[in-house]
Amino acid sequence: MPYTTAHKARTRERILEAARRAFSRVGYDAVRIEDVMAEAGLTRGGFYNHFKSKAQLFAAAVESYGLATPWSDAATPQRSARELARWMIGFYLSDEMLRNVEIRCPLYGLPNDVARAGTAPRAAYTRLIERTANVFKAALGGSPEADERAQALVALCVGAMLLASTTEAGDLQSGLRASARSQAMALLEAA
Amino acid sequence: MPYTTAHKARTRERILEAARRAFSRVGYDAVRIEDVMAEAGLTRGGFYNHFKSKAQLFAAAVESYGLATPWSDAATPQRSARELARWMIGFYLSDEMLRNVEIRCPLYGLPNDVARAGTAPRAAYTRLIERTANVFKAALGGSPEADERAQALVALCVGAMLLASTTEAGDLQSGLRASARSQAMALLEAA
DNA sequence: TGTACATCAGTGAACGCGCGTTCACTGATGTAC
DNA sequence: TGTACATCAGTGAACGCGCGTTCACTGATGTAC
Repeated sequence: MPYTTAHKARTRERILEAARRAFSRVGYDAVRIEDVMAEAGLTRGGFYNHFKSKAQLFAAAVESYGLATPWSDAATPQRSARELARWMIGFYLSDEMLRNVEIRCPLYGLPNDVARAGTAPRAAYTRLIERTANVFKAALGGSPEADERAQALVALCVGAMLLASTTEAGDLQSGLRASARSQAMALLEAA
Repeated sequence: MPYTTAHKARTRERILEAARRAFSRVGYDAVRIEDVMAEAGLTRGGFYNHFKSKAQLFAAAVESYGLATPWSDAATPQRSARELARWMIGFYLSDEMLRNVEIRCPLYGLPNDVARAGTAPRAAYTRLIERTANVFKAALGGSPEADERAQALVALCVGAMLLASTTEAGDLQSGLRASARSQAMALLEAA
């Protein structure tokens, strides 16, 4: 069998990477298979050697988001759970995160597309929410009130970035994030 | 001039209503002009007597959302600002709001589409954020800290509904909203 | 009041573009000998 | 080690569908007389 299976797997991964960036940038409908393939250094037709359809590509992309979220790396250096949570709030609401549309968190970058997609992407999205909430849970301890607070922290961060990303750059855009940051910190420390 | 201008205005309004519902239900791309017109009791071709393009219809729809938000009505009965804010949090995060996809708040129902649309829809979206934040500001008083808290409240409510609407019905979906509700109430009362 | 007329909202067939998908083909590469 | 072969990843032209938009036409309605 010419072309090792490893070769094929690598190509698939390259397509998937390009797809993640593309979906993040412009959303499901506006992504063209041709563009994704070009970004992966390939041409249109070969796509179907790797994925059954555009919908399936989207599902695979959503599932693979967050396997490499920035904060999964950030967890490696030895930090207390509390410090990690603090760092994450700051990073999540940062200018950089807002501006870099290609690596932005899909929780606020793709929710509408995911909501309208099949069950696979939605399940992946749900897992991502849970994973994010767990970072806060770890920092807040295991009480039911802490879990509640952790979920609210996720909603607060995601909501602020969502609103900011839909707004034109300006006072409201940075104000929303600043407000969310300080209220989130307060919520984290009040425990 | 046959057909009064009032007649034409009424037809336009009917199309706009149908469009609001349709966009809310399935998002920008999935809406078909033909369906909107059918829902307004008309046929395809006439659309262009009223709107220049689908993009312009979307802009008009976003701008008209929230002129008739449920809570603009709710404000009429004499209530204290605090009571109104409390009521709004409860209503916003309710099952009913989550389930009724046709009248759901565009802040979490359409952000991605709006973000990718022109400046007119984005400006309209921004105004809607501000209007919502003002309800909370009125309840919290005029200090800078209160304004910050008001913005965080909007982000929290919108974020919770966004995540809930993307998740399959279940524990997480209701948990997120319950968490947001109780943390939002706490944020409101702590003042 | 009744009638002819002009306007333009509304109709529905047709157009045309874009893009997902298919398909016949190519050629790079691993394997068998 | 070298060579023929078989496989299948990758190519790019072509297909076909869906939908936004256009257009020639219809007919309901207000106005002038």
